[in-house]
Amino acid sequence: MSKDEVADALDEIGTLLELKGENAFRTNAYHNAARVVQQLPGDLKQLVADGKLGAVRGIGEALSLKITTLVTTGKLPYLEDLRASIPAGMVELLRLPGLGPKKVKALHDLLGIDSIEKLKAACESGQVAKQKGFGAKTQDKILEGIRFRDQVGHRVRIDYALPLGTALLEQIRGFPGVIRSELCGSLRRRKETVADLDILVSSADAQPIMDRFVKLPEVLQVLGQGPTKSSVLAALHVHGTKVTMQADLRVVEDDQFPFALHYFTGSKEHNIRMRQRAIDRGLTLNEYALANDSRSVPCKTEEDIFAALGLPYIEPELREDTGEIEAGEVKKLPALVADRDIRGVFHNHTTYSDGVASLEDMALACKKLGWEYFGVADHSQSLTIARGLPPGAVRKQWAEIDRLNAQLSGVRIIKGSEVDILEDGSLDYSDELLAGFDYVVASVHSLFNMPEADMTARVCKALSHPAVTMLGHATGRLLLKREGYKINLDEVIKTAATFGKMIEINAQPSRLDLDWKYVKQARAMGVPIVINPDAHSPWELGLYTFGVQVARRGWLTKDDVFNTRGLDDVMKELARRKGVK
DNA sequence: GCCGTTTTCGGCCCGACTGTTTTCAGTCG
Repeated sequence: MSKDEVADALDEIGTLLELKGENAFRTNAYHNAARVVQQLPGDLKQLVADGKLGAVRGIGEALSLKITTLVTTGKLPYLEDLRASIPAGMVELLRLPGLGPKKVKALHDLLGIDSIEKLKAACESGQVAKQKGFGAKTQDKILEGIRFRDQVGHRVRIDYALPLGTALLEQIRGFPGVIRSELCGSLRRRKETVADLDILVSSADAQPIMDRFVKLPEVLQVLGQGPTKSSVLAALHVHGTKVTMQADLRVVEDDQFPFALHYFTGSKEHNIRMRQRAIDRGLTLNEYALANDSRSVPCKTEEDIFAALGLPYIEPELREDTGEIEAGEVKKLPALVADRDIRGVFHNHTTYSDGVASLEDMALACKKLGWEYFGVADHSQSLTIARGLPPGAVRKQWAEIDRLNAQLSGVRIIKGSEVDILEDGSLDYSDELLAGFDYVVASVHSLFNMPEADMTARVCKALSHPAVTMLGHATGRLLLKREGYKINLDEVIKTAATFGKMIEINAQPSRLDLDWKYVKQARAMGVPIVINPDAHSPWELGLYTFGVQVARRGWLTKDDVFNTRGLDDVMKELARRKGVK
């Protein structure tokens, strides 16, 4: 069982125990352990085999036993018994806004409700409003929630969430009385998907700002409105898709702004650690202040808060409690790579395969972005659905590249290919043809359903090929749509390190693959990362910024990213690699 | 269920808002 699968199982135990009315600290221990397991570096099986699980913070004796059973047998009788004792529909009820474990349990105990259908019927007949602790408003809210359930509570990709958040923020910035304002939450931490929007404003007078906020044209529905906090459902059309999200606005006094900014940026886990740090220093940190009964530490910015707690500034992307506090203590935080560091890209397509723009137009678009090189990597021959290039077309493309490079100034086209990794791990072109490219991106585009061990062997074999420069989209995942194929990434990263290969961060917001957690692992093993937009049009070249965000979440510095190097350096390195096994 | 310079018990982050209450429990982030 993989880390993610074990984490899912532990999360499920936590949720099921909540529905049984278990102590919240006990259920939280399961949810916490799920997170810990998911972010554990290295191979979980190995850790279990070495008996080192119990040494991990957050995993004690009982959880260690359960995880060991999960990893070694692939199942857990304790979880199966729990599942059998709780109707599956109850878990689904938890997703309705306003319904938590206590209310769902009460509905089940009092009215026998164990599905959305039964709950809907009970609300419509007025039964729910008659129960103790429930009322007419709760009943209406539940019905509303059932009506909206397909739109609300789902995560949204960052490329959709960001335009909606920005549209709201820009309007709020125009309200009279707004002093400072920012998008917080996971959006500020640049997570690949976002559940809701957190907007923070400082002002001396909150009420008029609230009144204006709930009347913005994007607002579909007001979910709640208090003196300092309002929640709405807001919608915007982004690239032809209607994006609907919950947006929460908080208004604080301006001297509270840095504390609130830090607090609402999260993550929750990072905040808990920071609060603990404050407690250790005899202070309390909350969204309004860093203080105790006798004194208050004034902070004008987030930097001041970190400094007051003995830490350098920690970038929002790092605030996940995955070691940033420890690294900060010893001044070992990375200077994160930024958009401006990128000087070219390697994985892109043109009209030769499934792109929509010519070689020249793509190269000129790169030049416009201030880049020195455009690496073209059209699909290889087997991928007929994407008009993969037969060898003759490859040679024709090379001739055109040579011609263009002679004409163009300020940007250089580099000859590459996105070569399919075939079923047996061999590559989709002959070694002779492969030798003619400056670099090769190797990617899987077929047979996604192979068993994990076979897929891992397939990709690792491809990585051992001397012509391969980098691995493309490592798991093939499509965020919120399709899980990646089953593959042991620990093994893949290790193999990349062994053969001196690079791994791509595919910057398409639908992929963002390699996932940031593994980016961090690749960095630790010295595997260079390449940020590639996988652009099929000039416009898509701009998507590289989402890849930079993943790189930042993965702790990468400029030096860890290959395409921060200049053209001469890149060409020299590619030539060197071609001669190296 | 985890954890320990209060180490085998008793804490575990904490505030805003809502709805149902008449002083507070539940939910959410």
